[in-house]
Amino acid sequence: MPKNSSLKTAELEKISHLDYFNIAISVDCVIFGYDNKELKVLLIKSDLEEFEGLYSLLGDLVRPDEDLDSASYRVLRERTGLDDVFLEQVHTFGSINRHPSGRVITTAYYALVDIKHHKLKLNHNDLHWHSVNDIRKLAFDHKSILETCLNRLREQIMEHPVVFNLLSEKFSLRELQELYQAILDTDLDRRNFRKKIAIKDWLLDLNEMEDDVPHRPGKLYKLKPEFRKKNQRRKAGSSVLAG
Amino acid sequence: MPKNSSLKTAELEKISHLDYFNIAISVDCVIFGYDNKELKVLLIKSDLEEFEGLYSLLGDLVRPDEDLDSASYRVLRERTGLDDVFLEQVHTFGSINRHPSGRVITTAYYALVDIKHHKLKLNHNDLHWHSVNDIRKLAFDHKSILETCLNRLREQIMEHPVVFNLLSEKFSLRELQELYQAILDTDLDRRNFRKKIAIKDWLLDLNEMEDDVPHRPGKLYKLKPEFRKKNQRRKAGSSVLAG
DNA sequence: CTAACATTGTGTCTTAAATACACATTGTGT
DNA sequence: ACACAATGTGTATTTAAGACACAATGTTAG
Repeated sequence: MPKNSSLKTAELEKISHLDYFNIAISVDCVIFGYDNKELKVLLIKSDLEEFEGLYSLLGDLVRPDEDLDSASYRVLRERTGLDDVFLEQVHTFGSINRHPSGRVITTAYYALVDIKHHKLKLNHNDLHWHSVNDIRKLAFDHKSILETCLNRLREQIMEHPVVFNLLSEKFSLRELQELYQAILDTDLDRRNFRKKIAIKDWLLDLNEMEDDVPHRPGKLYKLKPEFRKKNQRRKAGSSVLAG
Repeated sequence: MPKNSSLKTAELEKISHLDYFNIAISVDCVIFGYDNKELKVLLIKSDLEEFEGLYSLLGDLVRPDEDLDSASYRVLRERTGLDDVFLEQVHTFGSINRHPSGRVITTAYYALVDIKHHKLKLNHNDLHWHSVNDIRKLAFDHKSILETCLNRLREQIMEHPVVFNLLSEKFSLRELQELYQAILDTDLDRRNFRKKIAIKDWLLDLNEMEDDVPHRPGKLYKLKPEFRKKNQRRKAGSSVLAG
């Protein structure tokens, strides 16, 4: 089993000898986290010499006995130890030369994890969180995959209660706003933001206050339990254009 | 080369003997058309005995030397003779048992074609247009693929000028509204619909009138050339939540 | 203890978009 | 010339988006 998304050369040589139908299929996970008011993504040092010094997303080949969703879930579990995680398919990348050592088609997923709650013990083997904004170049076509997934995330956050997977259970409205700002890479007006969130009716007022801030503490909220769906699939776009 | 999306058994037997990485990958095209005020989809009789009498989408295995987009484009071209067609990737379906004779992962695309302009000469070999609303059961997981693609289409039509690929070049606002209604499966208010379309500023007034209707003719429009992009990719969701 | 600081919590006005809704006009067909 | 079927158009109401200011609360430093 390969150590990360890049196939070992030996494996690919084997692959490339096989006949017509032999195209390898992998999954790659864009694992987002949030820390220090920045959107992060979990990357690993590429072990391909072609990509010496570059980082890549976490991925692996899909096994013959697992479906795509399971494969991406497995990658996530193996890499982070996390089990109950938001994960959604985004796009499949199939350019002929996207992998230097052979034909590999990859299906990209994005995941949202609470970076603080699970200090991954896996900080050996060159696995690190990187600020999304600082990323310049990645191995393979992973920069483009990352951008595609980031766009998808941006599209979803106002329509669906997904970002809460990036926060700890209790949070203040300031923290939530800072998270939105980090994802969208813009500033938001505080009053308008609160109004908009209030309308969604996603939050439960815990009647508790922050106690760790050096200023007036804000109220704490949590996501209403009925919205706490990991692995959630988007609903059909129904009333796109109502009568 | 297989005649349609279902793999020939012989081919699959060969495949299943190959080792670890051997998963076949295919593309399936949901080819939408519009006729008689109904949204149609192009289907072919399944040639698998497991699916005796059922229809399936048009698909084929991806060749080692073509990327995914090219493969779906090729299927489209081979099946319809059409060349300049709107085509967009939607989702990849990878359940283990989705194909009865082996492991096949498929990437679904949806296409929009002008059903009238190109009377496909291919009406032999059980290739037919079916009303989307009448479809009950399809081979493989193709019903679910169809639904996913239909949902995607519904999501896109108000944001992006895509439906024009289903109409002939000149059309009246009534025709356009009927098309939207067919896709969304709802009735729309005529004045509000026209207002909404006017705001988009997608249309060019041709200063011509319908001449084939048994009532007062409407004005004819066409899509402004700058929006006539086939094979268009969705833009990034930018100002989801502006200051 | 109090003054400076940082952040919370809240509301109104303006503008834009969504929706509901009605009537005179134009061309066809009998 | 009349019935018919569809076109073309506008206003009033409600809802959402965006711009914007000030008093209240808790912390910290002097």
